[in-house]
Order: sequence, then structure tokens, then C-alpha cells
Amino acid sequence: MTDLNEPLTQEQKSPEAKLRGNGRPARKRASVPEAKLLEFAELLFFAYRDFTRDPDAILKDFGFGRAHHRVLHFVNRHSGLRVVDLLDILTITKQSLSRVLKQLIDQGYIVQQAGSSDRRERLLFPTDRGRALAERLAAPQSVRLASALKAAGPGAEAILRRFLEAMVNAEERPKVSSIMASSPVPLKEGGKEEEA
Amino acid sequence: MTDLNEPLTQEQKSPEAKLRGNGRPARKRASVPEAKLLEFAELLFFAYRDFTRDPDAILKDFGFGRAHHRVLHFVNRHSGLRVVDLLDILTITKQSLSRVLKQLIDQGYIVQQAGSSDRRERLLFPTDRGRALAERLAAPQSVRLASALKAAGPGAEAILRRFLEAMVNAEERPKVSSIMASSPVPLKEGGKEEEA
DNA sequence: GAAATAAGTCAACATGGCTGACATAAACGA
DNA sequence: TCGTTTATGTCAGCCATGTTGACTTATTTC
Repeated sequence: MTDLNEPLTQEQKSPEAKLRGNGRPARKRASVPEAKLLEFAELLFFAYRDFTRDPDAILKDFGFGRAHHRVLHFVNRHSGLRVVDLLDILTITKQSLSRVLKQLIDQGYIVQQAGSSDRRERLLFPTDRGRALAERLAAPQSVRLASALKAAGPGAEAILRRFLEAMVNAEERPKVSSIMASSPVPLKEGGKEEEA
Repeated sequence: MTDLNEPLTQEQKSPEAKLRGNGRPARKRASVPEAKLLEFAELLFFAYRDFTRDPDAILKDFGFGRAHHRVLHFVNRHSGLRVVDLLDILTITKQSLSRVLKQLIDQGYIVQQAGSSDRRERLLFPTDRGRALAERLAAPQSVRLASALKAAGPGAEAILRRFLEAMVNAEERPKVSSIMASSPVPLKEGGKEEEA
């Protein structure tokens, strides 16, 4: 909304200002003004801040943190993925992943199964218990998303999808598409599910 | 609190299932199906993951972290805000804020000024240096947002704004609006700006 | 003048990132 | 067949940033 140009507090403008020329776009297409872009950045911060609130509260009761949620989510939604896939998705080191994954396995939320074609691989699957927790964590987020999409108005789904996809690093997009396309693979029975 | 069920050794329990009834929405309006909502949740994760990447890399060169970015951003965009405002925005404790704020002040990115009507208050302002860093951190994010908005297509701005606003907790919305409406307040001269 | 408020500080602790080094099993290539 | 690469796991320690709790200092307010 309004607010436009942004006062510029002091004067003499300070050093940088090397990327943005001035205050007026002038040439080029009517691209979104800088000030408006920064508002979107802020809104994104607030939206994400609250998006994670509900699951965080639930996780606390289980002695887990947000890192556990991320792992459990992707294992549940794309079960059968490998450890290396998870590392790639989360963009963390295997040592970091190891810590939370181990806890989820030890406490019976996730099980591993050696890959059939490559037995070095450890494919990850949620247990019933893991699915239950994943769904419980997802529930408030789904409610929030559904109501926000509704509030956004008609056409929001397609536009938001394009927006979010374009926010991802270009080189990462094929990877993200491929992950999102991967349906959950059923756990092969017969392996030692060490429980259940 | 609660502590409820907790680990409970094996499964044989599958606690959840209490929030979601089944798999079919059946009645109600044609709301977005659960699976699609979870895709948006994933996309939001990927988008935010990459949204923070560029500034994180820059911050590293300065010996700062994401927490410094958040503080500097809000002080720059809404200069003159009080410490308590910042706590409210970030939803962290003052001890957490204190650590990063102190560093930003000590290193000349932010200055404080006692409030004129209430001298207990410490109003926060960016220095030239602080503004410069804030803008440098914002630049790649603005580029990303601008291109994502363009990719989203016509009408994206209004829809995205409504979506993001609705993603914020309802009780928080007035606060967020008020923050976003607050233009930067100029630093009153006479204080000691210790650099520039 | 007492109480409430804004801010700051110290200390201890938890989570979840990181690097580096190294181990094991399985697959692969020459 | 053997040596290398790959997928995974693990130990040890460090860092950033969140937490709680206790307490101090100004300043405003009643």
C-alpha cells in the first residue's frame, strides 16, 4: 500500500546504493518498486514465523524440535527416500541430520530398509507412529494454508504455486520438482521392521 | 506441561487420528484438498530456505548470523522503534536479542537514542554503515522477490499480499499492520553518532 | 514515595547448525 | 580380483541463537 518512496532518514545517502540507482524506476517495465518488495520480504518473515508456531508447540510435548519435524515430514510425504536425498532437501550436513534422524529411529517414528538395487542405501519409511505424528504436525499448517488461500481470493492457488516455485534457486528447481513428484513408496514387508 | 503420552516404547498405539476424521472431505465447499495443501507447505519451505541463502552468505563475511540480519532489517526499515517492539516482532527473549543487538551497536551498525517523551525507552536507529549493510543484504532478496512476482503472473501482488497477511496469526495482524505502516523516523541530531 | 515499566546483565542450559577425522559395507571399474 | 568410489554412520568439539531465572538501574506513574 501507500508508504511509497521511503523517507531516507538522514541525507547524503550513505555508501552503497550501488545496486539501486535512485528512487525512481523510470525506464524498464513497471517492475515492483523496491519499497514494496521489502514489504513482501517482511510479510514473508511474519508468515513463516507463524507458520511454524503450531507444530513447534506440539513438538515440544514430544521432546522434539523443528529439525525433527522437517525430517519426519519429508520421510512421511516421500517415503522410501534415501539419506542423501534428505541431506539435499534440507541442505544440512549428514552429522546434523544424523542427530535428529537417530532419535526418530530410536523412538520408533522412522524405520530404515536397505535399498533393493543398491544395498548401501538406507531407504527411510515412517512407522504408523511416525505417520501419526507427521499428520498431527501438519494439521494446523494445513488449516492455516487453506484459510490463507481462501483469503487470497480466486486464482490464488496457481499464482502462489508459480510464485513459490520461482522463489527457489533456479538450479534447484528440477530437484524440487522431482521430489514433489515422488509419491510415497510402500515399505517392503519382510525386512526387519524391528518392531510393529 | 501436559507431557501426555510421550514415547511409550513401541507402537500399538497410533495416538493421533483424532484430528482428521478420514480421507474424504465430502461435504463443505470445494476447499483445497489436503495433499495440495501439503505441497504448498513444502514449497513454502523450499522458498524460504532459498530466500535466506544469499543474505546468509554475505553475513558470514561480516561474522554475523541471520539473527543480526533480522534485527538490522527492522531497525533500518522502521527506525526509531523501541527494544520492546523488536522483541515483539521477532518473538524472542530480550536476552537473546541483547546478544546480537549489542554486537550491532558495538560495531557501529546501530545507535540508540533515549525516547523524548519517555526517557526509559531506547529508540533504535541504523547508522550509515548499518543502512549500507541492510541494503546490501536486502538486494538479493529484492531481486528474487521481483522475479518471482513476475513469474507468478498478473495479479500476483495483491493475491500474495492477502495470502501472506492471512498466514499471520489473527491476533497478530493488527500489530503487523501497524509495524508495516510505520515509516522510518529520522534520528534526532545531537546524540553521539560515534561514526559515519 | 511506592509501584510499575523499559532496558540491561549474568549465568546456565538446549537445539541444531558446522568442521574434521575416520570406519564400514557395498558397488564399480580396470 | 583388487583398488577406488560411494552411501552411510560416528566421534569429538565448536558456534549461533534460542531458553529460563534472578537481579539491577533508570524513569514514569499513581
